[in-house]
Amino acid sequence: MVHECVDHDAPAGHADGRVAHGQPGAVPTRAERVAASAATGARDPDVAGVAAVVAIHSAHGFCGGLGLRSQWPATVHLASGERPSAPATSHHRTPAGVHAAGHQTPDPMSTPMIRTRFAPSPTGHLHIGSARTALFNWLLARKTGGVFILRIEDTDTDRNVPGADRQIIEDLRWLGLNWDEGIEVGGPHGPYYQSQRMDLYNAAIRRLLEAGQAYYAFDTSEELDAMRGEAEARKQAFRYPRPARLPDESDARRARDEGRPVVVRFKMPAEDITVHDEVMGDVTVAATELDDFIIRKADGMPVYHLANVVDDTAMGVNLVMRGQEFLAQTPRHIALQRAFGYPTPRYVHMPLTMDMKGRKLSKRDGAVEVHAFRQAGYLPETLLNFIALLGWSPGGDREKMTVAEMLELFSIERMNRVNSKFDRDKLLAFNTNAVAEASPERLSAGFDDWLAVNPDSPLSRAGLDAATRATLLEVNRGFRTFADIEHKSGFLYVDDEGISYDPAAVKKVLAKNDNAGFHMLAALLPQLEALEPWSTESIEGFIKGVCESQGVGMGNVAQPLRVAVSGTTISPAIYDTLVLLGKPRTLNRIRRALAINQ
RNA sequence: GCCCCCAUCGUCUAGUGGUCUAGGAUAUCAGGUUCUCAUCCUGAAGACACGGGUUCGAGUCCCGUUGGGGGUACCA
Repeated sequence: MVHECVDHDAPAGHADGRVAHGQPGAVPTRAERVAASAATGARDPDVAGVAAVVAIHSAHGFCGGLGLRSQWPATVHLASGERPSAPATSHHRTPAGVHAAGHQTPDPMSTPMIRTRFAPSPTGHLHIGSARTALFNWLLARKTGGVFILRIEDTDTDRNVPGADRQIIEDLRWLGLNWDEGIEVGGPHGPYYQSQRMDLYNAAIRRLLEAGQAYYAFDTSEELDAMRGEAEARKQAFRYPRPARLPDESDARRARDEGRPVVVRFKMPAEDITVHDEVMGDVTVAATELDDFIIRKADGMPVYHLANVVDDTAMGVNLVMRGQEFLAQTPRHIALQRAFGYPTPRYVHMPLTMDMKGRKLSKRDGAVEVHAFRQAGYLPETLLNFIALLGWSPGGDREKMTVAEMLELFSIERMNRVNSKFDRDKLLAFNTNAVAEASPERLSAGFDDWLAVNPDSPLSRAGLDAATRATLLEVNRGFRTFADIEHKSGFLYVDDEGISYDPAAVKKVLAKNDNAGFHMLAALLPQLEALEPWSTESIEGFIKGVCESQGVGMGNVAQPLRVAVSGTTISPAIYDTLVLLGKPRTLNRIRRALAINQ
């Protein structure tokens, strides 16, 4: 019985033909822990309730992320001969692949379709750590034929940033993550902004109040701070002192009249609570560690814990995968669920992503938003591949994966418990590699996108035609990010007068050895003026001829030209550079360079 | 302070008691290719935090220490 539940609940690790963790003798340590917790969790009498809720749902259209359909594992082959459910067409199909390990006939009611969600608060662009959370939830939903929901948790009116929801949508779409229910696409459990679901929270809070499981409180922040200070002075953990007589409605009215803040606190039951986490195992928090936390703020908004629990249940979310920062909060959620008579979802808390100093990934350390990586010229699929490896690994030497492969390989049991550090160097290497292997079409689309999100780049301002964009991609082969193209070729698209000469480059390439570089330029100028036609071949022939006749190396000719034309020692191959620049501008820039020696 | 979680090269990780004198990637270093930058190729160096157990045998299981992280909000 227990194994049965466990196996059905496991969303992954089957489709790829691996040994299921329910099998005696082959049960790995991690799986044992996971199995034990899942089994205990399944005892919840209300699990069937979730199934009932879920069963009502009908499929919803996909919102069509960036070319995602083409990324589906159409050719994925699995050891078991199973195919992963094709998410694009069969949301509510029973995830047959999940039962492939072949135990007893599963009870459909005990294996609800997985419903996951990503619930960011709208404070700006999508954070890279949030993107990983979204990715894992998405992967799990997609690979099991489940549903992925996008909900906005905007209950903190102070922190909400107008337009942030649009930015988050844009970032998720760019990554290629789509959602079945949620903001913009709608769904049966909307609205998907918490600020528009106040009735639900108020009703829930009222229920608790009426049942004597919550009560009003009127402390000011100053009073609370003072109490905490006292507790600290006594070296005790602060716990909110529950009054002997719980304030009622009339007390609340009076407090309001007196201008005191009125909040509602949850009456935390005096019992230890165990979270059955599928990554961390069982985590028990003692009753003495939990106090009566606020569920409704003085401004009338629900606090995260309340809204989150109410919505997850209302939306049929049965698997909560989120950062480990929430693990210690989960007992509060479970207590709330019990008070409401809600089922407890499966919990998966994943390790956090830190910066290279081991601190929380913050802006200080460089780009931390998905959008910033987009502007920096990274490929979304590479970013996805990279962040998937933070806290998860497919095993073995495997690192490079397409989205389709991630879908095939992803599983909760391969999730780590250690926080990881975000290594930008490695990301860069990943992108370099991906760029080198990408098709011209992929690079072309990626470059176009980069130009669109970098409107101030000289490359964008130049309004390049498709042929030139393709040429730029070609002559810059070996670039690591699209921004490299600007770095290396941007000078082609600024005015001749806009070229400033890097003193170090001038010194090293033009002035050194008694102005050898300048002399070379002076000698080259009339010959280039006479050169016809102005093509890669003719320029190559000309420069090679000069090298030969003067008995000098390529560098002696190419470098002075490069500095003259770009102001730096960085540019595409010299023939390509001069052709792209064109004859008049090349000559003009050489004259300008010569002029700085006067 | 208190509670919880975690621990393999600098970093991401493989590792499921013997096949581990610990594998891959990235970073680093040394060579090489190249008209610059970047790419690319070859090689080197680099880790089981420490101390106890259990076991014929421990990177792997247990306990402790140390270190790191998270929580302790009218943030999420």
